[in-house]
Amino acid sequence: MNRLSILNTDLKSLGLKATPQRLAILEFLHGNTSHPTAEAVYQALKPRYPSLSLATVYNTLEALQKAGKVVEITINPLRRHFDPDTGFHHHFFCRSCQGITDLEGDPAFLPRAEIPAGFKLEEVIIHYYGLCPGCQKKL
Amino acid sequence: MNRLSILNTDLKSLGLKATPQRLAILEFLHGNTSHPTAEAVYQALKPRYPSLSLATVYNTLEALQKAGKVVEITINPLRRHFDPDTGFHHHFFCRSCQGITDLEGDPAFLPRAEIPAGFKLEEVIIHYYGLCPGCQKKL
DNA sequence: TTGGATGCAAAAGATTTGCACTCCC
DNA sequence: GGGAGTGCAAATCTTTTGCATCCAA
Repeated sequence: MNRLSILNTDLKSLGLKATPQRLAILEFLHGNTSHPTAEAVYQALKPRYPSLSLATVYNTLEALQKAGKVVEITINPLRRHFDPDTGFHHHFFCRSCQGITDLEGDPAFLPRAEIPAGFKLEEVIIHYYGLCPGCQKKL
Repeated sequence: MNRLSILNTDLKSLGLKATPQRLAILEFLHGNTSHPTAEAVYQALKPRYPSLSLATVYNTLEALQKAGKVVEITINPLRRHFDPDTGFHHHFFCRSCQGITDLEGDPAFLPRAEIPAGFKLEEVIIHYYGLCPGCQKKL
Protein backbone atom coordinates (compact mmCIF):
# COMPACT_ATOMS: atom_id res chain seq x y z
CA MET A 1 0.00 0.00 0.00
CA ASN A 2 1.56 3.28 -1.03
CA ARG A 3 1.37 6.68 0.59
CA LEU A 4 -1.63 7.89 -1.36
CA SER A 5 -3.60 4.74 -0.65
CA ILE A 6 -3.01 5.24 3.05
CA LEU A 7 -4.12 8.86 2.93
CA ASN A 8 -7.11 7.78 0.89
CA THR A 9 -8.09 5.30 3.58
CA ASP A 10 -7.47 7.93 6.24
CA LEU A 11 -9.92 10.32 4.66
CA LYS A 12 -12.60 7.71 4.20
CA SER A 13 -12.32 6.54 7.77
CA LEU A 14 -13.00 10.14 8.76
CA GLY A 15 -16.14 10.21 6.68
CA LEU A 16 -14.57 12.52 4.13
CA LYS A 17 -14.56 11.98 0.40
CA ALA A 18 -11.08 11.32 -0.89
CA THR A 19 -10.73 13.94 -3.56
CA PRO A 20 -7.42 14.65 -5.30
CA GLN A 21 -7.27 18.07 -3.65
CA ARG A 22 -7.65 16.63 -0.18
CA LEU A 23 -5.12 13.94 -0.85
CA ALA A 24 -2.65 16.55 -2.04
CA ILE A 25 -3.21 18.72 1.02
CA LEU A 26 -2.91 15.76 3.38
CA GLU A 27 0.26 14.63 1.70
CA PHE A 28 1.74 18.10 1.87
CA LEU A 29 0.95 18.37 5.56
CA HIS A 30 2.25 14.93 6.48
CA GLY A 31 5.42 15.35 8.51
CA ASN A 32 5.46 19.06 7.70
CA THR A 33 6.83 21.15 10.57
CA SER A 34 6.56 24.53 8.86
CA HIS A 35 3.19 25.36 10.46
CA PRO A 36 1.79 26.72 7.20
CA THR A 37 -1.05 29.17 6.76
CA ALA A 38 -3.86 28.32 4.35
CA GLU A 39 -2.21 30.61 1.85
CA ALA A 40 1.11 28.79 2.22
CA VAL A 41 -0.55 25.43 1.59
CA TYR A 42 -2.21 26.92 -1.46
CA GLN A 43 0.98 28.38 -2.87
CA ALA A 44 2.89 25.17 -2.26
CA LEU A 45 0.39 23.02 -4.11
CA LYS A 46 -0.67 25.35 -6.87
CA PRO A 47 2.21 24.46 -9.23
CA ARG A 48 1.24 20.80 -9.21
CA TYR A 49 -2.51 21.35 -8.90
CA PRO A 50 -3.21 24.47 -10.94
CA SER A 51 -6.96 24.20 -10.53
CA LEU A 52 -6.76 24.15 -6.73
CA SER A 53 -8.60 27.02 -5.12
CA LEU A 54 -7.84 28.79 -1.87
CA ALA A 55 -11.42 28.21 -0.74
CA THR A 56 -10.90 24.47 -1.01
CA VAL A 57 -7.76 24.73 1.08
CA TYR A 58 -9.71 26.55 3.78
CA ASN A 59 -12.54 24.03 3.55
CA THR A 60 -10.19 21.10 3.77
CA LEU A 61 -8.19 22.54 6.65
CA GLU A 62 -11.39 23.09 8.57
CA ALA A 63 -12.60 19.56 7.81
CA LEU A 64 -9.27 18.09 8.90
CA GLN A 65 -9.35 20.23 12.02
CA LYS A 66 -12.80 18.98 12.97
CA ALA A 67 -11.63 15.45 12.29
CA GLY A 68 -8.72 15.97 14.65
CA LYS A 69 -6.10 15.52 11.94
CA VAL A 70 -4.82 19.07 12.10
CA VAL A 71 -4.57 21.67 14.82
CA GLU A 72 -4.96 25.42 14.47
CA ILE A 73 -2.26 27.55 16.07
CA THR A 74 -3.35 30.92 17.40
CA ILE A 75 0.06 32.42 18.04
CA ASN A 76 0.48 35.00 15.31
CA PRO A 77 -1.96 37.88 15.78
CA LEU A 78 -2.21 38.44 12.05
CA ARG A 79 -2.93 35.01 10.63
CA ARG A 80 -3.86 31.45 11.43
CA HIS A 81 -1.31 28.69 11.20
CA PHE A 82 -1.99 24.97 11.00
CA ASP A 83 -0.08 22.03 12.42
CA PRO A 84 -0.48 18.41 11.32
CA ASP A 85 1.31 17.31 14.49
CA THR A 86 -1.52 16.74 16.93
CA GLY A 87 0.71 15.28 19.61
CA PHE A 88 1.41 17.24 22.77
CA HIS A 89 3.98 19.95 22.18
CA HIS A 90 4.42 23.70 22.37
CA HIS A 91 5.43 26.45 19.99
CA PHE A 92 7.98 29.20 19.94
CA PHE A 93 7.08 32.30 17.93
CA CYS A 94 9.86 34.53 16.67
CA ARG A 95 8.69 38.12 16.84
CA SER A 96 11.15 39.14 14.17
CA CYS A 97 10.73 36.61 11.35
CA GLN A 98 7.38 35.32 12.64
CA GLY A 99 8.60 31.76 12.33
CA ILE A 100 7.13 29.02 14.50
CA THR A 101 9.32 26.34 16.04
CA ASP A 102 8.13 23.16 17.74
CA LEU A 103 9.11 22.69 21.37
CA GLU A 104 8.85 19.52 23.36
CA GLY A 105 6.41 19.62 26.22
CA ASP A 106 5.63 17.60 29.29
CA PRO A 107 1.89 16.98 29.67
CA ALA A 108 2.43 16.39 33.38
CA PHE A 109 3.53 19.95 33.78
CA LEU A 110 0.32 21.64 32.76
CA PRO A 111 -1.01 24.09 35.33
CA ARG A 112 -4.75 23.71 35.69
CA ALA A 113 -5.38 24.36 39.34
CA GLU A 114 -6.45 27.95 38.99
CA ILE A 115 -9.51 27.37 36.79
CA PRO A 116 -12.54 28.63 38.73
CA ALA A 117 -15.43 26.30 39.37
CA GLY A 118 -17.99 26.27 36.60
CA PHE A 119 -15.53 26.50 33.74
CA LYS A 120 -15.10 23.44 31.57
CA LEU A 121 -11.44 23.23 30.60
CA GLU A 122 -10.75 21.55 27.29
CA GLU A 123 -7.22 22.56 26.46
CA VAL A 124 -4.19 24.36 27.83
CA ILE A 125 -1.92 26.06 25.33
CA ILE A 126 1.55 27.33 26.15
CA HIS A 127 3.18 29.73 23.75
CA TYR A 128 6.72 31.03 23.88
CA TYR A 129 7.57 34.38 22.33
CA GLY A 130 10.99 35.81 21.62
CA LEU A 131 13.72 35.71 18.98
CA CYS A 132 14.93 32.67 17.09
CA PRO A 133 18.67 32.00 16.73
CA GLY A 134 18.81 33.33 13.17
CA CYS A 135 17.10 36.61 13.98
CA GLN A 136 19.25 37.24 17.03
CA LYS A 137 22.36 37.27 14.87
CA LYS A 138 20.85 39.73 12.44
CA LEU A 139 19.78 42.25 15.07
CA MET B 1 -5.97 65.69 41.04
CA ASN B 2 -8.82 64.06 39.22
CA ARG B 3 -8.88 61.01 37.02
CA LEU B 4 -8.36 62.89 33.78
CA SER B 5 -5.45 64.85 35.13
CA ILE B 6 -3.80 61.62 36.14
CA LEU B 7 -4.33 60.07 32.74
CA ASN B 8 -3.06 63.28 31.19
CA THR B 9 0.14 63.04 33.19
CA ASP B 10 0.41 59.36 32.36
CA LEU B 11 0.37 60.05 28.65
CA LYS B 12 2.89 62.84 28.85
CA SER B 13 5.28 60.75 30.89
CA LEU B 14 5.12 58.22 28.09
CA GLY B 15 6.06 60.84 25.56
CA LEU B 16 2.59 60.84 24.04
CA LYS B 17 0.49 63.89 23.40
CA ALA B 18 -2.55 64.00 25.65
CA THR B 19 -5.31 64.32 23.11
CA PRO B 20 -8.97 64.01 24.10
CA GLN B 21 -9.24 60.79 22.10
CA ARG B 22 -6.36 59.18 23.91
CA LEU B 23 -7.66 60.31 27.27
CA ALA B 24 -11.04 58.82 26.45
CA ILE B 25 -9.51 55.51 25.37
CA LEU B 26 -7.26 55.38 28.42
CA GLU B 27 -10.17 56.11 30.71
CA PHE B 28 -12.32 53.47 29.05
CA LEU B 29 -9.59 50.88 29.43
CA HIS B 30 -8.77 51.69 33.04
CA GLY B 31 -9.94 48.82 35.19
CA ASN B 32 -11.74 47.29 32.23
CA THR B 33 -11.67 43.49 32.29
CA SER B 34 -13.69 42.91 29.12
CA HIS B 35 -10.60 42.49 26.92
CA PRO B 36 -12.06 44.61 24.15
CA THR B 37 -11.14 44.56 20.49
CA ALA B 38 -10.30 47.83 18.76
CA GLU B 39 -13.80 47.78 17.31
CA ALA B 40 -15.30 47.35 20.79
CA VAL B 41 -13.37 50.33 22.12
CA TYR B 42 -14.54 52.34 19.13
CA GLN B 43 -18.19 51.38 19.56
CA ALA B 44 -18.08 52.07 23.28
CA LEU B 45 -16.69 55.57 22.87
CA LYS B 46 -18.42 56.67 19.70
CA PRO B 47 -21.61 57.89 21.41
CA ARG B 48 -19.67 60.30 23.57
CA TYR B 49 -16.98 61.10 21.01
CA PRO B 50 -18.78 61.08 17.67
CA SER B 51 -15.75 62.29 15.76
CA LEU B 52 -13.57 59.45 16.99
CA SER B 53 -12.25 57.28 14.20
CA LEU B 54 -11.40 53.60 14.25
CA ALA B 55 -7.97 54.38 12.85
CA THR B 56 -7.24 56.53 15.89
CA VAL B 57 -8.28 53.68 18.16
CA TYR B 58 -5.86 51.37 16.39
CA ASN B 59 -3.12 54.00 16.52
CA THR B 60 -3.67 54.65 20.19
CA LEU B 61 -3.82 50.99 21.13
CA GLU B 62 -0.56 50.41 19.33
CA ALA B 63 1.05 53.40 21.02
CA LEU B 64 -0.17 52.23 24.43
CA GLN B 65 1.08 48.76 23.68
CA LYS B 66 4.55 50.01 22.81
CA ALA B 67 4.49 52.09 25.96
CA GLY B 68 3.69 48.99 27.99
CA LYS B 69 0.31 50.31 29.12
CA VAL B 70 -1.72 47.70 27.28
CA VAL B 71 -1.12 44.12 26.24
CA GLU B 72 -2.34 42.39 23.12
CA ILE B 73 -4.04 39.02 23.60
CA THR B 74 -3.61 36.51 20.80
CA ILE B 75 -6.17 33.97 21.91
CA ASN B 76 -9.05 34.39 19.47
CA PRO B 77 -8.05 33.26 15.99
CA LEU B 78 -10.37 35.80 14.40
CA ARG B 79 -9.46 39.05 16.07
CA ARG B 80 -7.07 40.81 18.40
CA HIS B 81 -8.08 41.65 21.94
CA PHE B 82 -6.43 44.14 24.25
CA ASP B 83 -5.91 44.07 28.00
CA PRO B 84 -5.06 47.09 30.16
CA ASP B 85 -4.01 44.74 32.96
CA THR B 86 -0.31 44.26 32.35
CA GLY B 87 0.24 42.30 35.55
CA PHE B 88 0.99 38.61 35.39
CA HIS B 89 -2.13 36.58 34.75
CA HIS B 90 -3.64 34.15 32.26
CA HIS B 91 -6.76 34.00 30.15
CA PHE B 92 -9.58 31.57 29.61
CA PHE B 93 -11.22 31.64 26.19
CA CYS B 94 -14.76 30.33 25.83
CA ARG B 95 -15.06 28.58 22.48
CA SER B 96 -18.80 29.12 22.46
CA CYS B 97 -19.33 32.81 23.30
CA GLN B 98 -15.70 33.76 22.61
CA GLY B 99 -15.53 35.56 25.93
CA ILE B 100 -12.21 36.02 27.70
CA THR B 101 -11.91 35.61 31.45
CA ASP B 102 -8.94 36.57 33.61
CA LEU B 103 -7.26 33.80 35.56
CA GLU B 104 -4.75 34.21 38.33
CA GLY B 105 -1.31 32.91 37.59
CA ASP B 106 1.82 32.04 39.47
CA PRO B 107 4.93 33.41 37.75
CA ALA B 108 7.02 30.83 39.56
CA PHE B 109 5.22 28.09 37.71
CA LEU B 110 6.29 29.00 34.19
CA PRO B 111 7.91 26.17 32.30
CA ARG B 112 10.95 27.41 30.44
CA ALA B 113 13.37 24.56 30.59
CA GLU B 114 12.66 23.15 27.17
CA ILE B 115 13.75 26.19 25.14
CA PRO B 116 16.62 25.08 22.92
CA ALA B 117 19.92 26.93 23.06
CA GLY B 118 20.10 29.92 20.75
CA PHE B 119 16.53 31.07 21.27
CA LYS B 120 15.99 34.26 23.21
CA LEU B 121 12.87 33.84 25.31
CA GLU B 122 10.97 37.03 26.05
CA GLU B 123 7.58 35.85 27.19
CA VAL B 124 5.60 32.74 28.08
CA ILE B 125 1.88 32.83 27.48
CA ILE B 126 -0.54 30.27 28.88
CA HIS B 127 -4.01 30.14 27.41
CA TYR B 128 -6.92 28.06 28.60
CA TYR B 129 -9.64 27.01 26.16
CA GLY B 130 -13.02 25.53 26.95
CA LEU B 131 -16.52 26.57 27.93
CA CYS B 132 -17.49 29.26 30.38
CA PRO B 133 -20.16 28.59 33.03
CA GLY B 134 -22.86 30.43 31.12
CA CYS B 135 -22.30 28.60 27.85
CA GLN B 136 -22.18 25.21 29.53
CA LYS B 137 -25.72 25.69 30.76
CA LYS B 138 -26.96 26.64 27.33
CA LEU B 139 -25.47 23.67 25.53
C1' DT C 1 4.66 77.50 15.19
C1' DT C 2 5.03 72.92 14.23
C1' DG C 3 5.36 68.15 14.39
C1' DG C 4 2.60 64.69 16.07
C1' DA C 5 -2.28 63.23 15.99
C1' DT C 6 -6.76 62.85 13.91
C1' DG C 7 -10.40 61.54 10.62
C1' DC C 8 -11.77 60.04 6.46
C1' DA C 9 -11.73 57.14 2.75
C1' DA C 10 -9.43 53.90 0.25
C1' DA C 11 -6.50 49.84 0.32
C1' DA C 12 -4.74 45.66 1.83
C1' DG C 13 -5.06 40.99 3.81
C1' DA C 14 -7.26 37.11 5.53
C1' DT C 15 -11.23 34.41 5.51
C1' DT C 16 -16.02 33.30 4.18
C1' DT C 17 -19.90 32.78 1.20
C1' DG C 18 -23.04 31.91 -2.87
C1' DC C 19 -23.69 29.25 -6.52
C1' DA C 20 -23.22 26.58 -10.66
C1' DC C 21 -20.55 22.79 -12.00
C1' DT C 22 -18.05 18.46 -11.01
C1' DC C 23 -17.09 13.91 -9.73
C1' DC C 24 -16.64 10.53 -5.78
C1' DC C 25 -19.11 6.79 -3.86
C1' DG D 1 -27.86 9.48 -9.51
C1' DG D 2 -27.28 12.05 -5.60
C1' DG D 3 -24.89 14.77 -2.73
C1' DA D 4 -20.63 16.20 -1.03
C1' DG D 5 -16.81 18.80 -2.87
C1' DT D 6 -14.73 22.22 -5.98
C1' DG D 7 -13.59 26.65 -8.16
C1' DC D 8 -14.53 31.16 -9.03
C1' DA D 9 -15.81 35.60 -7.89
C1' DA D 10 -17.81 38.53 -4.83
C1' DA D 11 -18.50 39.70 -0.14
C1' DT D 12 -17.13 40.32 4.59
C1' DC D 13 -14.28 41.48 8.30
C1' DT D 14 -10.22 43.20 10.45
C1' DT D 15 -6.46 46.08 10.18
C1' DT D 16 -3.44 49.38 7.73
C1' DT D 17 -2.26 53.36 5.00
C1' DG D 18 -2.21 57.98 2.61
C1' DC D 19 -3.08 62.41 3.13
C1' DA D 20 -5.11 66.82 4.18
C1' DT D 21 -6.40 69.05 8.30
C1' DC D 22 -6.05 69.99 13.20
C1' DC D 23 -4.33 71.03 17.66
C1' DA D 24 -1.40 70.17 21.99
C1' DA D 25 2.85 71.77 23.59
